[in-house]
Amino acid sequence: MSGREAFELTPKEENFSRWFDEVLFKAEILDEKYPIKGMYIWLPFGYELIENVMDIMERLMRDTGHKRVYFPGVVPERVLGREFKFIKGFEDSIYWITKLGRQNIEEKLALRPTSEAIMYEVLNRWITSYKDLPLRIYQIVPVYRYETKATRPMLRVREIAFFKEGHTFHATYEDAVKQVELGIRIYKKFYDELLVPYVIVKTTPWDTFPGAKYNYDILTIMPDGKALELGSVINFGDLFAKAYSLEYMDKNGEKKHVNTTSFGISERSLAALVSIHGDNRGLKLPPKLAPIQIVIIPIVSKGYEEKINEYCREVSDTLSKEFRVFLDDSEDRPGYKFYKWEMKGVPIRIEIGKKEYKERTLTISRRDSMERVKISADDIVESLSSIFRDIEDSMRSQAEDYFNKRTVHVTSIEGIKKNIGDKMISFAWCGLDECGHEVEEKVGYSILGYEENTLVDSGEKCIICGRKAKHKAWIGRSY
RNA sequence: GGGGCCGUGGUCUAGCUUGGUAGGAUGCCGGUCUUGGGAGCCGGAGGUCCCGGGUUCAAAUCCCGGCGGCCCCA
Repeated sequence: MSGREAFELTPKEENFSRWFDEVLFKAEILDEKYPIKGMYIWLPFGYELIENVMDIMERLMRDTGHKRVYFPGVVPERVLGREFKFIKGFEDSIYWITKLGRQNIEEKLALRPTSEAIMYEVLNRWITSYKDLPLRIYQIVPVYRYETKATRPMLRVREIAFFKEGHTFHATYEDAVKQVELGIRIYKKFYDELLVPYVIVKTTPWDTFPGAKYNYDILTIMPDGKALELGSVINFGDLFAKAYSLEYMDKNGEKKHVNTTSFGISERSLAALVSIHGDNRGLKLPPKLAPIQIVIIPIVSKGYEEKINEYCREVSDTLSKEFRVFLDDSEDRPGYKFYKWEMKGVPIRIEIGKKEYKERTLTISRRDSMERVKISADDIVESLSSIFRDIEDSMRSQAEDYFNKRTVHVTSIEGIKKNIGDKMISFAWCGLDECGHEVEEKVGYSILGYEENTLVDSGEKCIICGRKAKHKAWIGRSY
């Protein structure tokens, strides 16, 4: 790679998929050259970034009473298969271990595609009384799904390296319903902090998670016009509890089945953040998530080497108390460093040269707007805090604009056909299965889900049958 | 699911049609001069030509299979 090519990208608007691959590699998030299809190496910078993402999720989980656990990643076939619909839904995508050392084994072992089965198998020992409920646990672990379609880094992988999965257990169905609402609130806060715009939908009955009563999906739209599923919140009712004998004794001494829910988010969350905010210079990271929030670039000139370096260290020390700062005093030329740290999405760059030294000022360059301003070297923590707030606000409103441009509400099948592949499309739906199926047949794509009862009093009519519409349904090409 | 293209030092690539010493750029290391948007110059190191098999005196090159990557259509 030439010095120039190292920090150049295929234009995002010209070929999004190539842009995405290149930015992940050139910003040093992933090394894509692992010899197994659909699996990728996380580089130190990428790891720091995903850690910051996970920290947000962990904080939200802890604040709502979920405890972190670890369950093993391998599950015996008989355990995985206890719930029929569930195993049916996953059967084509499971990695099986069929040998141990040189010996074939009696019973195949699966690498977890998700952890419901593994957890439920032992939880009947943990849960015996209504006093044990509700129980809320989560873990962040890799899960394995043998994707048959073309794999894509971070977007469609065979090893989801950072699957953040919550699992909860409740006495009543009503409590499980409330938990699902809590799960949705957690996801909203999570994506709000990531500055990723979204819509939350309930999936159609014919597209519900295997073994679930119902589930909600969180969706966004990618720059190439395809919808991306960013997470699911699932209510299993007591279906799994029946398969796994999860029972508790209530106050009256009666045995009852536990109601369970689960919710999961993968590194797709980061893929969305990167895709929506990045530009042709590289990543553009929200200040809260950036592994490096401020990079300081000394611009030395003859006779001022020590003075400039000293000033840089002073600024770096002051700012390090409050922010994640990196002083790049490497041998590279300043221009080279500018491009390098822009690729990595560092929100603020501070340039310090002879002029700044003499005036006791700092030149601040913003990654989001590429604006450059000079500020006084006094009260820099306060000044930068306020710039960071401004960056976050501006990135948030850009994300909203982006989402509004990429989504459209239509009133006819023609309207769907005209926009499909380019936008995520909403339309009015009465809620009847046959009308839903008819839309899917006519446009050749699946309904992504619907916002429940949001059109009840709107006066809108179902796009197919013309009866009063209840729901705002969403459709589009998807990943 | 169907079709097409591709795999060569860390990276990008030439060579493949027509078999015969793997060439360049960039990066890396040492030196020098420098530093306000990708510097220059001098010297140096770095290769299972994706893997396996076949054809041949001889394979990066031709044939078969596998693995991996990309694109288009459903």
